[in-house]
Amino acid sequence: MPRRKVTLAYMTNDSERKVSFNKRKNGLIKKASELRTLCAVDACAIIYSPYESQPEVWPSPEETTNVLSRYNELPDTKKTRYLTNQESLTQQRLEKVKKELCRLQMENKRKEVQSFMYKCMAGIRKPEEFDMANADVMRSVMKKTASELNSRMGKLNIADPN
Amino acid sequence: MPRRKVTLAYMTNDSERKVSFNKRKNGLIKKASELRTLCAVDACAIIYSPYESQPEVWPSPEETTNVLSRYNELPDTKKTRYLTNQESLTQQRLEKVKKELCRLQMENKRKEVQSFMYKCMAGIRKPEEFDMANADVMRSVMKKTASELNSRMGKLNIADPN
DNA sequence: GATACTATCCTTAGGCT
DNA sequence: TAGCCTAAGGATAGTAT
Repeated sequence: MPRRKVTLAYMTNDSERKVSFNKRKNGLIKKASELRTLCAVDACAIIYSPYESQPEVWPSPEETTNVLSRYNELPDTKKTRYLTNQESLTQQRLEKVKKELCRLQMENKRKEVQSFMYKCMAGIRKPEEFDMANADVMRSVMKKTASELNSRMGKLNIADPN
Repeated sequence: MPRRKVTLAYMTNDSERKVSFNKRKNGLIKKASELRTLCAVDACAIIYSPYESQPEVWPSPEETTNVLSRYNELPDTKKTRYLTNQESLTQQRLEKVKKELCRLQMENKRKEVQSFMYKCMAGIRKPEEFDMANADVMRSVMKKTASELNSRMGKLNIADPN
């Protein structure tokens, strides 16, 4: 019997917590990504994972740093920045947003493909296999990837953003 | 009857977008909050709202600042911080840490390969090229990737961490 | 222990007030 | 415009592989 109602409390079972963490972390990032795309807003998230030495950062570390620096500058420029943004929010801004949207869709597209490729590679899991990572192994991955691309192309297509 | 299927694109209708933004912003913060509670992890989020002068910050601005400063310090203190956290643990635990490091190196290696593959794909940059992304285009990318893997294998190898 | 699956719960788009 | 409502769609806890 699947899922029971969520009890909002620390999950004491280690393995269950780990699985849940990864699921929810991915879900969170997806939601944040959707918010960005749907509403064209700036947002970033930092999640410290107990299972990695580095925190999970979204979107890219570079972009996160940008958002953070903006946040750090806030106390001084808060008001000014807002008014400026409001002014340009008219038609001029619309063009920018549209371009950004196009770019984001393109980016999402690439990430989807990248994600797929990564999953293909994930077949190589065990250290002993991966250590001997040689041209043959990698080529087989490429081959597998290429063969699967055909059946995936439909799903990978996105609508024309106009 | 409610329509539902989410089309992942900028919502051009202002009022709909505003409603959606607020709903989703709250949903995002709720999800983040759940992740914090369920898994006891540190996380923060910054969302720039087009409807407020200040960005939405979660959890509290103070706590966010703490998380951010940790993130900003990362490059210098990454290792130290990690070891400090393990201070109270016994020798037994140190073995675990070593294994974890080994796993992380392995993971980094995989990510390096992934990153390389991504770069290969980045050749497809222009929208008009990418929109027509079809099996032929993708296959050519695969081909290029495979051919370049040979010359990269040396760089991709890492030492056995033992 | 990681992944895949799926029944169930949760989120939220659209309708309505 | 802002809330409330409801059901479709999406996220995910538990289970199986």
